[in-house]
Amino acid sequence: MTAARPDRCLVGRAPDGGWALVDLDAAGSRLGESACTTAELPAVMARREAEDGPRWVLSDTRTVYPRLLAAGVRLARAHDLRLVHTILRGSTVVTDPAALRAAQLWEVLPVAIPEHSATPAAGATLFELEPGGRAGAAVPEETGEMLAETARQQRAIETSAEPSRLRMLTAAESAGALVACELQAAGIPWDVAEHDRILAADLGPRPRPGQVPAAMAEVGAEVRAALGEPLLSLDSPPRLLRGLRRAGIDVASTSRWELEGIEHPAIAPLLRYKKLSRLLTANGWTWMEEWVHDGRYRPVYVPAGVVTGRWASSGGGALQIPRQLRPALRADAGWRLVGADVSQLEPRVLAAMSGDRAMAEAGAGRDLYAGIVDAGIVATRQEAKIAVLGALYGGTTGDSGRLVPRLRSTFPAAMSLVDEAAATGERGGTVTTWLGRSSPAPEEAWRRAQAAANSVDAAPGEQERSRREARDRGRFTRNFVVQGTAAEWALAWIAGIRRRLAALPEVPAAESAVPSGPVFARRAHLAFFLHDEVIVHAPAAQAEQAAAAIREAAAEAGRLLFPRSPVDFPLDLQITERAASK
DNA sequence: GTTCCCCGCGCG
DNA sequence: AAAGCGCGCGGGGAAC
Repeated sequence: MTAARPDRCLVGRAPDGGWALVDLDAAGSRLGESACTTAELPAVMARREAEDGPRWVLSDTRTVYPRLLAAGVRLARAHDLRLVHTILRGSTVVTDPAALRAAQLWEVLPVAIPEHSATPAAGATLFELEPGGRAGAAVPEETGEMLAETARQQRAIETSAEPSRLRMLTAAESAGALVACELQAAGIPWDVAEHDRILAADLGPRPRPGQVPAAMAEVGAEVRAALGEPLLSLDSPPRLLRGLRRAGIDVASTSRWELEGIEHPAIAPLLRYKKLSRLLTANGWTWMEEWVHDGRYRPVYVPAGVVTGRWASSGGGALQIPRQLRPALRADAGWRLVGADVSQLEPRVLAAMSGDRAMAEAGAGRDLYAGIVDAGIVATRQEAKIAVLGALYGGTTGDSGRLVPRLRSTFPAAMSLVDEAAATGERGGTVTTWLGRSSPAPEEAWRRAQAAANSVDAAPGEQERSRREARDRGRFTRNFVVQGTAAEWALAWIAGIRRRLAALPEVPAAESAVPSGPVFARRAHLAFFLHDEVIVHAPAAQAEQAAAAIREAAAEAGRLLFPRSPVDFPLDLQITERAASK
């Protein structure tokens, strides 16, 4: 008699400290169970992955998967109980979230874990840590608890108002958790010599510790001379502000946008000084030594680190690598970078989710902003961009406030979707993305302040303040639905990319040691992901196939989220050896 | 001495 | 020319 093929396999801690693998069928019934030691786990999971490729149910992908990757084991599909719990417990399309919220052990916050690649030893010990022994939020790893949560989640999804959307969202979220671990394991190929050249070109040669780079010292002296303050500190905003005022420069802050319009000989060198200082402190030689090892920058990616579902990162500011430093991203010898970003992802997502035909038409097969100009709504591409961003973010002043109303008559469906989201937020309500991720409820203090300001004896100042807070929240919920749905599109995109790349054949191994690790050294793999942009590191012979995978996955993401929608998601894609600076 | 917040600026 | 959303990080300096 043959056992039914398992649909899912849950991996949890056994009472003896080893691991238990529990097979489940599609309905969630238990088919069987096996056990192994920690040392055996990678080989056991690799065999099961090859034999029947189950969806792996993990309490928290980041605690298990890095060690598997280090052992050369890649998983195709997962269900991350921690991430999915966070989505379902807050989702308005879940009919009864009470059971999930009552599961106290799973009420964890998606916080960044402090371990990162600057302390390589930390990653190697993750497996051995006891539940709760890790910094940050801990989730249950014991199979009984995991089985109970799996059943709660399955029930919440299947009884929800949108089971198919939630199935898609939870699968995409879990695929993202796998990608996040893989990105860290593979690392971003980083050319420290080029990085050093970029730094030296602007700052001058690397100074001795404690010394200021020559170029900064030079422009700093110009600023002090122009202000007549030979000892002024330029690194302290309060001191700098006082110095500027003593020189008759009347500004409220020392920020760049305020200084830029001012006619004074100190301003140009000061702006230059700020630029250089930023480069040095954020991504200078210290950063390079701390974060780049063996030709790889390995940040920690934090899926759903942002409430909208966007990723955050921890360590080295991976999502804020300045464009100026992009040329330091360089493929290994014989490899290529395949970089792609989606043109105007957020407005296209808005057009698709609102079903706005005119907006879809404006972007069909071309630059969306150019389409808005061609439609005669605004005069220039720049105005179109300001208008659209104002619509997404809730702009009310300046050019934004002037241009947004023009969109309202041309794109009524799109505009009423975001306007309605804003109105819901102002009332204290919750908004939900296309696939079912909901915004957090307002703080109790916010609610009380709104109620108090509406009472008859409220002070005028109090009313004004609460109105402003309501509008602030409205701008947040306005943007939440679009940013969050764009994040869902992007998750579907990278999940499709990783699936296609994993199907490519391996290339002959390079002779030299390969810093990407055993899973990624012989095949194209994702190396970078930033909201609407990916970089794939590919053997030269696979670069075209990787490009096709990226394009196909974008088309697939559009079909999956918005079947029958006319909205397209064009990519700007390039195959290079070195990333472009802009 | 350590912790926390603000400022300013990088990214989408 | 900035603005309206979401972030992370380094430095300064106040608070502890």
